[in-house]
Amino acid sequence: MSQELSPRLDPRSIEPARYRAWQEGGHFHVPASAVLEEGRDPFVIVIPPPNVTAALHMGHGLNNTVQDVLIRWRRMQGRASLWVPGTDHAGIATQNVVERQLASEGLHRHDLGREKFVERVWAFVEETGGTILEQLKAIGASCDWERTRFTLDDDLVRAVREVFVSLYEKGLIYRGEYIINWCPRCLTALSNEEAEGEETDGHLWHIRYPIGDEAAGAAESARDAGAESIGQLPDGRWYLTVSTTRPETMLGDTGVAVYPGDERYAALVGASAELPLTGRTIPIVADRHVDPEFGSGMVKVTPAHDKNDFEIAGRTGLDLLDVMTPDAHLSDDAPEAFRGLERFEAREAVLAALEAEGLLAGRDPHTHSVPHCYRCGTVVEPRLSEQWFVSMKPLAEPALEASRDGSVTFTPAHWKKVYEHWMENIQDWCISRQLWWGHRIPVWYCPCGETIVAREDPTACPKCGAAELEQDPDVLDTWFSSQLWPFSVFGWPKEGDDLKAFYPGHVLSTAPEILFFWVARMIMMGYEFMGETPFRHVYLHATVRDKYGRKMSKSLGNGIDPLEVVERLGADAMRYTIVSQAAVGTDISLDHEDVDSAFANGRNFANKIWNAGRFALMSLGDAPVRPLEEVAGDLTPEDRWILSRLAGAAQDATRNLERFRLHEVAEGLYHFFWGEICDWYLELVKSRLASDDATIREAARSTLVAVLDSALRLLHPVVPFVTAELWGRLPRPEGVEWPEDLIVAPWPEDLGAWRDEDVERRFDGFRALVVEVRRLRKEYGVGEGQRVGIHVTGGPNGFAPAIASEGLVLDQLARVDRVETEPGEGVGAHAVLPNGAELFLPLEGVIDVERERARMSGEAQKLDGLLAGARKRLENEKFVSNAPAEVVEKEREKAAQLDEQVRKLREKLAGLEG
RNA sequence: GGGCGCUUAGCUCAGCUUGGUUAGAGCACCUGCCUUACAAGCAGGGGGUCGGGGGUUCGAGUCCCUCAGCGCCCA
Repeated sequence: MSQELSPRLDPRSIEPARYRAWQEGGHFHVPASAVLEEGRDPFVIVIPPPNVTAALHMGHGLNNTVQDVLIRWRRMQGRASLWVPGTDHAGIATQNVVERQLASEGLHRHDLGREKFVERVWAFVEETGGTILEQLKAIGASCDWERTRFTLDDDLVRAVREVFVSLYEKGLIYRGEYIINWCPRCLTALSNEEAEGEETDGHLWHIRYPIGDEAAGAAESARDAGAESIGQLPDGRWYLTVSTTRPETMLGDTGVAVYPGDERYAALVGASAELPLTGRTIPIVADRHVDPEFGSGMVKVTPAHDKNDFEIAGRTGLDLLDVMTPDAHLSDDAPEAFRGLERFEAREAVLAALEAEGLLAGRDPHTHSVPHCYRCGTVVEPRLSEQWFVSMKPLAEPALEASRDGSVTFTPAHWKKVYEHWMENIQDWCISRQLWWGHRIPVWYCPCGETIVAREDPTACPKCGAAELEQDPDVLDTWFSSQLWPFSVFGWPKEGDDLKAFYPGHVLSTAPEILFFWVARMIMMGYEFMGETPFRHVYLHATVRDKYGRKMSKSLGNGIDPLEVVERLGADAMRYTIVSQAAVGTDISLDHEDVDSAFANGRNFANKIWNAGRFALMSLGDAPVRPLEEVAGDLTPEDRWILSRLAGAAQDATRNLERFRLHEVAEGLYHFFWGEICDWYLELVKSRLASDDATIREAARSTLVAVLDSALRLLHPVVPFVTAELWGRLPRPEGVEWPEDLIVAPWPEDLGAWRDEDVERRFDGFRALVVEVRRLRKEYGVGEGQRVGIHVTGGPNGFAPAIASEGLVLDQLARVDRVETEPGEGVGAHAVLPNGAELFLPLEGVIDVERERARMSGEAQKLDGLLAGARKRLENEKFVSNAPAEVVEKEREKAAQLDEQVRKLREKLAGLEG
């Protein structure tokens, strides 16, 4: 029990061993029987599966700490608290990593072929895939490691197939040719969410298209009617002007469109324009999509290279002409002069050619959002292509309703609006990817033309019997499998015990960036396949930034490696620091250039806990400790005070955990532990712990053990290691049931009986007195080696005698060796406490009367100001009649108290004058 | 273009949901202490017209409007 503890916490010497002990003790594992047979209330979190290739970064550190805090807290509450870990195969991201490896060997995936390439990715994943999960252990994550899942596990493959086929059968998955977002580097389609807009300074070019001679009259009258975008070229031909940010796409134009009600151009509809550089003639059509207010009110239409234009073509019958290759070069369908050019080279070439022909009307600077591939950053090219899609509208309905009716709630609350807005405007989801790494689309094509969509690989065509079926070459969007995670991890579609016990889950904690990618889709799938929401509450955590406010990122090199923090300062230090900063709805800033100081707060706190525990263990010794109940009659005011404060701290912590206000949990406990237990209670109890009087000593020992026991429990979810280490060494009161490890010790509830406002108020008076004495000593330079006597008079009934009886303690706290309850005589320092008690500190020969007068006068002035404010309020008839009675009453008490304080202070001041 | 958020101490931020305490914390700063749990500590202190303006109210950091600056999301 009393083995020597180091005066400085060394996290490395306790954390890894402690974690191992928890794991070996089976504390992380929750079998279905805990719920189904023992009837325990489940609490379930499924981890946002990190990419299998990922290394832990601070965002993971934060998110997984948040989840672990919740999981540990609920576990202590007795819930069957299950946290399911796992990783995501991360289609594009992983494929890219392996492709880069190949590139360094001078190879391309096509050199290996599909099968070999996929084998190579598997080998890579098997070799490195567990890394991030191992790293999670270092930060203390109490996941059920027996349930680790990977989105390409056999079970999960079955789930994906089931969902695909089922949605197909319901008519919610379809294949079609549409404009999709295409990454010309990854050579795959992307969903709208995967094409990330980035504000870019570019240009809006204005190009002139000659109008067909047959419409010269219409053009002239349009110009005369004020249409500035219509004009005449030097050779006499009329032209119209269109604008574009991507001039190279004009080679694929198949029309020009105007707004149907736009009178300026009505006469031109049905006429034709000559498409420069191509020798083609294109029609002028009317379509409601055109905004007559924007630019010239005429737009070029490039149906194969722009989503809106594609829709215009659908309504107006314009042709589709694809002039680009998959890797964004101009194709053979482009005019010969441009073939083979890369798209941005083509842009320059087109502009030069237009300029040469006198058809470039000019350009304006233009800032607009340019979509980039979320994996490789390449500018996304809208491309006409045949892909698989999910119809989202029907799926979105129940998921939208779930938010509206509160079945799913969000923290911070404003995300509810964001979520609903997206859901209300949801668009179909392109789910096919032209990749090799992922869930292969379960669709086969027969030479006879039959399409087979099946849960099991078919061996023959059900229509013609042919055996040479060809599977769709594409794989599914990674998020297609991630969206099933809340139930696929429990074995769905098999209806086993796990699914019964643990679905639906409770909390989903993740980064706001993937609200649409992942969270929204999980909710939709939950309703579609399980008939209910996958979790009740969505917690969207902060963004971790560096000290300049920039998001931490690999490319900026401003990240902090959580493992480095753990190594140097400990997991507790990291956890406390980030949780205490994780105020709802705000970001976290950490100095990546000085990790020690960034996490100093957490490190210092962990060390403080350690030392408080060390002191307690040394002082308590090995003798048996009696249960608190047995010494209840012997408790002193400070015992009752700290127990009352403990009850308050426990209540606050629980309430704040329930509301996901983790930073308030952390800070509240910090102040309770450091500011109240350490700064006051431990100081007060020191002498009693060494007392020869058994009654005094045992009351102190029992209280100290009880307070530390509960305080360590309360702190455990946030700083699990140091708390568990100390708790395991605390002497256990006889006859009280203590679990083997803090990780499963019951959460302190029902401490309300210890609440005692009167005790707290009286203690506050004592505390104020001590602080005042220290202040006066300091003010007059009375060194700590010098003891003083004080006079205390007035104040609440019994205050002065109570202070006098605390002689020993006052000596320790403020070097006071005499307390008189009679007014003092002579020269000294005066003060009036907020509770009205008067304090006199005789300082003959030390004090400067002038200075004391100035000090007291300043004090009185400050209080006067406050008193005036209170009086003004009370004299205000409207305040007295309108404000709630208790507010008025409080104000009266405040005024009376201030009045007394000021009055006494002025009396003293008058005494000094004499 | 549409939507959302932020602006409080030198710095980083709480507090605003539900209006009422002398507006808090950490860091930084100043002063004194190596007091046998902790110098990663202890004690004391200075520092804020709560972005500007207007409104509602007996009462506004908190609610409403508006302006300015900053940021994010969607198109």
